[in-house]
Amino acid sequence: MTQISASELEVMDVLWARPGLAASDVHDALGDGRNWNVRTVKTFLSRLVEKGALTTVEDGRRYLYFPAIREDEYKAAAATQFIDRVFSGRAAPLVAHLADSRGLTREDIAELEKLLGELKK
Amino acid sequence: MTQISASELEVMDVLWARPGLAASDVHDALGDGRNWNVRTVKTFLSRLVEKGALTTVEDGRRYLYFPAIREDEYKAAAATQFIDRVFSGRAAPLVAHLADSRGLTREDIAELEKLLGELKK
DNA sequence: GAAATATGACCACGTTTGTAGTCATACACA
DNA sequence: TGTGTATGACTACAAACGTGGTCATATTTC
Repeated sequence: MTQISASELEVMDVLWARPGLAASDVHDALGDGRNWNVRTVKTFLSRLVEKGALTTVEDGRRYLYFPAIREDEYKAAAATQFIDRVFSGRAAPLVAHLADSRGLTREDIAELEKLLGELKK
Repeated sequence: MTQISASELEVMDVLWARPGLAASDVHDALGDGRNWNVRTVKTFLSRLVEKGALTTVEDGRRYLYFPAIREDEYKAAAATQFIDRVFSGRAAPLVAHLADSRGLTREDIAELEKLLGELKK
């Protein structure tokens, strides 16, 4: 699994949410905050195609872009990799750090509790 | 906060565990698996000093290296940043993914439950 | 039909990262 | 006392990344 950079991941997020956009649409969708030039976005798109993370379908003289990898699979792998790298593979310390540094919201905590309840089965 | 790369982080881990090692000691401590040349390790050490993550104390004609940033602070920040990047800042989906993909151990789950109990206060 | 515009293909360029090599020197041992 | 060895300083260099420019062409618009 080739590495997807942080910037490229933002592009993936757009296409996971709305597959089949053209480059300029992706650019528009990113719009706010991310003030990338269209060409910059196109570079990311091309690199993602090279990396096998996107596929294209021709649409006249342009391409439509589709994710070639699944969002949940990618993110699960990224999470595992991150935890291995930073927390020696232990998830609990990560959550502890989050609780500490950023303060999980009351909803987060409720959600996690529900999750743990299900996991215990 | 300058970025610390994955390789550099491995070096930091050694020095967080045993501050005040010289370059060759760090090299030895990494030994297993990580088959880096001593000079490679020295490069990482120098870069970490440049980045402000380590400080040095002269010891004869060599340096001893000490962490200049705290492990828990760094890791908490890294966790927050990762979650922002990959999970739009929401911790719960991350844990869900972990549960799914890697399977939290029974101990992980117990630990997390205890943690959540404390957080609810 | 001419001019502005959009698009893909290809190129550029500085920075960071992984991975060391070279050089001068200082110490250690024979 | 000469020779290998450890060490820091500096240098190298390719791949990845962030950021966008150039060029040729197709399409839209006046």
